[in-house]
Amino acid sequence: MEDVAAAAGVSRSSVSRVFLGQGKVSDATRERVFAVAEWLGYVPNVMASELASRGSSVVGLLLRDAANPAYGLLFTRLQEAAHDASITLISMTISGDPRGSRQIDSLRRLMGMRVAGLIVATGGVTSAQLEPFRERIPIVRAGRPEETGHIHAVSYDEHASARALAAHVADQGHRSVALIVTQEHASYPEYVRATNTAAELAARGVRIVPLPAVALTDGIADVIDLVRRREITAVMCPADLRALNVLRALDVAGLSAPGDVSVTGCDAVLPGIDLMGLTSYRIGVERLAERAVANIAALIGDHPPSGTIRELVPGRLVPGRTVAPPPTASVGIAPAATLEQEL
Amino acid sequence: MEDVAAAAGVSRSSVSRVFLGQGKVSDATRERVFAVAEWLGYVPNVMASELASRGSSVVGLLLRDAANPAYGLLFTRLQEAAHDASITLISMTISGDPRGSRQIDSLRRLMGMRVAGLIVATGGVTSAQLEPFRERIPIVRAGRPEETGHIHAVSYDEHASARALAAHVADQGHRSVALIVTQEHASYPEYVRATNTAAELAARGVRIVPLPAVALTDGIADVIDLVRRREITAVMCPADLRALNVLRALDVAGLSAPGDVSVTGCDAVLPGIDLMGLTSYRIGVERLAERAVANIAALIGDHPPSGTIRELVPGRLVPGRTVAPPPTASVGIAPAATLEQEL
DNA sequence: CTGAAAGCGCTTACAG
DNA sequence: CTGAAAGCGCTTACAG
Repeated sequence: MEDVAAAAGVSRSSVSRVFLGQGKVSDATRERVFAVAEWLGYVPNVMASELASRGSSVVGLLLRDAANPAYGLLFTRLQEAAHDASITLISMTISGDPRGSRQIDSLRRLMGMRVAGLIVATGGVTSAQLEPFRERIPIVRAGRPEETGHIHAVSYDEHASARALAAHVADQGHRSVALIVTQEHASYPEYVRATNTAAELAARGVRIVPLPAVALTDGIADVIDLVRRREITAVMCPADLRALNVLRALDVAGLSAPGDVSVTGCDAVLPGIDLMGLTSYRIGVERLAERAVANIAALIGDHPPSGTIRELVPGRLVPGRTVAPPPTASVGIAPAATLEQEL
Repeated sequence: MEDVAAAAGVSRSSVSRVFLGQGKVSDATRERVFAVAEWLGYVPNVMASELASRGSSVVGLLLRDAANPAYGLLFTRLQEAAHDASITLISMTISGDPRGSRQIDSLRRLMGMRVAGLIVATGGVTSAQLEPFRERIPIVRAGRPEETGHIHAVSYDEHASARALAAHVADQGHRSVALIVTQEHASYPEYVRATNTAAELAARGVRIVPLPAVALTDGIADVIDLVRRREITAVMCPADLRALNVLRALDVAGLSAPGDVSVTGCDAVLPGIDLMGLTSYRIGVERLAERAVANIAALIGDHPPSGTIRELVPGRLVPGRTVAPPPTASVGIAPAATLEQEL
């Protein structure tokens, strides 16, 4: 900066003003400074700038495993929205250790970088863990449904998705349904989805066989058993990746969807999911990203909104080819139209 | 920091030393400082620290659209490797505008943050564009095959993948193959893959029908035509997402793989790709991430290696159910075994 | 519109 | 082992 000032024949103050885009500079000065800076390849040091101005336009992002397509897409959209809002996002991904040390570790590093705000897009951190940081900087959760507490949150409308899928399945005439229930500690959003689905099914008089799950393959063997014993005619999963594993297992077992059993997933974010014809519910990733950024922008802005933000973003049912009326007794276990033949 | 020093009854210098883990402090002081810091919730300001020490342990990452599963996975693995190496990654994603302003824009912002090094995981930036930055900080490209120039690069072994897939197809007896050729400016890695595949096929005496493509659906209509006219018995795509679109189109057209035409993709990163049975080649994402981080760590370290780094990471063929010998004339266009029935 | 000076929160020789 | 002091690259009142 010193060099630029010297070469342009002005003071460092002026160079600073030029780069900050503050009005108080003559056009002549501005042009000269820009020209010289360009020539010298000068790029202002953001760190020093923020240190001096006690301001920061960078927002920290805590993300859950971007390898999961739903989070990968969310990440991309968040970046785009942030870019449009002139906010720089610094992100840290959590994988492996789903909770505990690494989450808090990352949180501390982000705090050390003196980010202006935080977007937390991982269910692994509880709101209680976030509390101590909330006093220092604004935090917006993205994707984890929060019903209570004071942490701002924008999340998918898990009630709507549960209702749509449950209604779809019930309307087809299913009366006994297996439900993969992801355990709360494994994935909170999935847990909420499953719970809501159970409630919606129950409200429609459908019998439920809950299958607790942590790993992606948990409960699958039970599904196969239940289908063979004709105890269920449908299985609902709180995530597409789980539904895919069900389809895989059915295939191996010589069974098919929806011939032998109807199958639903949730999120519909995976590219090619349509090829597989999985009946699912497309969550509103794009809108979630947009709202998360808009809210954090407002919170770190000059006139932060008061009160706790709590927004729900809608999605839409994606009817596929894996849900159909239950097989009739006369048709038996191997009906004419199977998923494979329809493909 | 001032507060911590006061509360601990020491100077700021000592507090600094404690947090830097420098040996020159008594155990008593160290413990006292840590205790007080914990109590006051003090987290050192990374910006100020780096400014004062003229050092930085943060590495910039330029990523291409994490919504693409291959990049999403790469991103996650890079973060993990960086975490293990005590390096903080600041990432910026490029999507939409594949080249030009936004890429350079992001590059400048990263430079403004005075990152110690750069990992560039997008093909949209040419090495020539990177040159001016190379003088200032170490840069490692990840995933874009570089044959010349002075930019460090670790990339997928596109020769190996092309050879494996081409050999697989040729060995099955195919003698006329359509090849989706992504244009250089749309995706350089795909372009290289396609080109290499063409060479490998040619070397095996296979006739090639090249189909230039930019958008994900380009060339697909031609494939359908060629299949109907019996001019090809296989189609090879430089990316799984393209192959999925081919499968989709075949389905719509009432054709099937490998009954009517064999299909191959490349990358095999998509979850559920096995369910679709797509024959592909799994690229070594994990290893690439590991090497990229290891190299940047070495380059920003005390004893940077000399010479231009150029590493290739291997992958492996993933045989699926979409490649089989060409349909025989006697069986005609609708042979007995179709993908769907095998599923 | 412009410059001199103090200060942002740290680190690091330099003396003890 | 410890502290006083200068300095990292900027910004920002405060005077002109």
